[in-house]
Amino acid sequence: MGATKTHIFSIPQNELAQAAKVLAHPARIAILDYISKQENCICTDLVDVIGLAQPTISQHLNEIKKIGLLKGTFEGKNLCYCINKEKWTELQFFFNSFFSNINQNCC
Amino acid sequence: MGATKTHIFSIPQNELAQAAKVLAHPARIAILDYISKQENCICTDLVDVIGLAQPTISQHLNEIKKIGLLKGTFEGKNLCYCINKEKWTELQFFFNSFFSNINQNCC
DNA sequence: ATATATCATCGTAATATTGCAATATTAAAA
DNA sequence: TTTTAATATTGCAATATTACGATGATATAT
Repeated sequence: MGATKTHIFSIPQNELAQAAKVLAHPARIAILDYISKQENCICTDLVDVIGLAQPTISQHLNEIKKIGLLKGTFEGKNLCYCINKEKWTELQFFFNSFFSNINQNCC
Repeated sequence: MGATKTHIFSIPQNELAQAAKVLAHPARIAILDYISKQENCICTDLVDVIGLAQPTISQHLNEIKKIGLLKGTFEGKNLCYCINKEKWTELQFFFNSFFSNINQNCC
């Protein structure tokens, strides 16, 4: 008990839920908001911008990275990354498909 | 510690995160998938369709109701509800705006 | 009125998420 | 090589979520 019963749902359902989970925290929305509005790659200063402790930001960034929404170099002292536009567009498409799939006029 | 620091983020950021949270579980995606594909209102049988216990479905439905994604009659033996198309479209617009807001070519 | 069917609520166990202090790692600078 | 600056990892406490059995409420059917 307690854990999500992933296996009883379809792959697309799980994938969309997974993507939504990444967006399901205001810090991650704020991070994505900020990065996507930059002209160039992001190198540091997210901690100041967002206002959470460095380990917390690091964790949130990791969640975003895990689904492939960021690309760049993730090694060394100064990271340098930005939005992975391909994945970004893919997610946009997934969400839009989900919302477009409506077929009723009732109640 | 432990609780999301809602107050340090903007209203739109919190609202989008809140909406995403509702979509962040495959059961709720499955429920919305199912309801949105019906021709008419839904009256019962979600428990069989999804495959989770009745109280669990009830909880998930409640999460969906809380952000206004369902409308209909929620009293009596046989409920009768369907997607709230206005809210549905609004969310579609919110997500789409978020994803459209991208401004970079780098890395 | 009583039984039945259906959904909601309560209580609780299991698991996941959030947040941060402390510490480790890493690469460039001095 | 030793600092230094920046990010990652670890460990843990607080909180939230998920799931379901038991029970309660409600409306229809008998």
